[in-house]
Amino acid sequence: MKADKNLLSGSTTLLVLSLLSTGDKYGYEMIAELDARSDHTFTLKEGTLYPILHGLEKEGAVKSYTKEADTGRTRKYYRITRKGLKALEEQKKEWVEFSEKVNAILAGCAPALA
Amino acid sequence: MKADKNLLSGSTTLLVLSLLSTGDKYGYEMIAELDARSDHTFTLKEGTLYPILHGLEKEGAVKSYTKEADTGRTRKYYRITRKGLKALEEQKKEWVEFSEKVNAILAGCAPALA
DNA sequence: TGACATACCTAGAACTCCGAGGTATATTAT
DNA sequence: ATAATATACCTCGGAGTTCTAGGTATGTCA
Repeated sequence: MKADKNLLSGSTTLLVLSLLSTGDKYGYEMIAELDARSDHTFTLKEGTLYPILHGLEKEGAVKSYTKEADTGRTRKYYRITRKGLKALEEQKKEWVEFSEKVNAILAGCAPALA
Repeated sequence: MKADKNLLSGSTTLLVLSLLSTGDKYGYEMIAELDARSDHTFTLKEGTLYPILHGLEKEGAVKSYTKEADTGRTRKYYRITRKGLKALEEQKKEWVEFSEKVNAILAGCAPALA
């Protein structure tokens, strides 16, 4: 029912790669950052993000390593690889094309109802 | 694997309602029109469109009627209802918000790889 | 010591889309 | 005439994504 949920579909990987392109991050951090930077529009659930990260690692788009935080807590960081950067560029291009075409269709539709 | 396929997800209803806001259309026609107006980016399959139309009719967003074409062939036309127009406006707003936020995230990511 | 936040994970349900099939009629080519 | 193609509708089952709802473990704070 939530349209946002459906719209989100397909762009999550793009968003995750985009986040990682600015520096290594761990899962929990990505969720918080996406939520904050999107004004609570993209609130990924853990059950969504972790499988995605595992998938990205399996295809070699990211690599993980564990690191101890100042707090003593162990975190699993992800770093984007060259392959991941290339995938990011491709998906970015696809997104731009896609959104422009949706906007073109919408532009041709009738104005708001009375 | 096709990213376009995933991106399409969630916006199909929006696109269909948008098409119908410019006039009554039948299924086959919508597929052709979407394909043409998007430069073959949105090539809806029949197995996708027909269930969507049936769903929209069940929620009262569209109404169908059959009409004989000049060719003698019977077609099933769909007309958008007031409820459908309202849904269109809402989904349009959601789409604009969503795409702006994706662009904002992308704008904050690293530039293209060397 | 108990509650909460952090931090990771998975299995199963729900939803969307497509592939692949089916039916039927009109047009076009042979 | 008849075979092939295009039009036009439909449905079922599989594949892919995301969420729900759980689980585990540790650090912090009251």
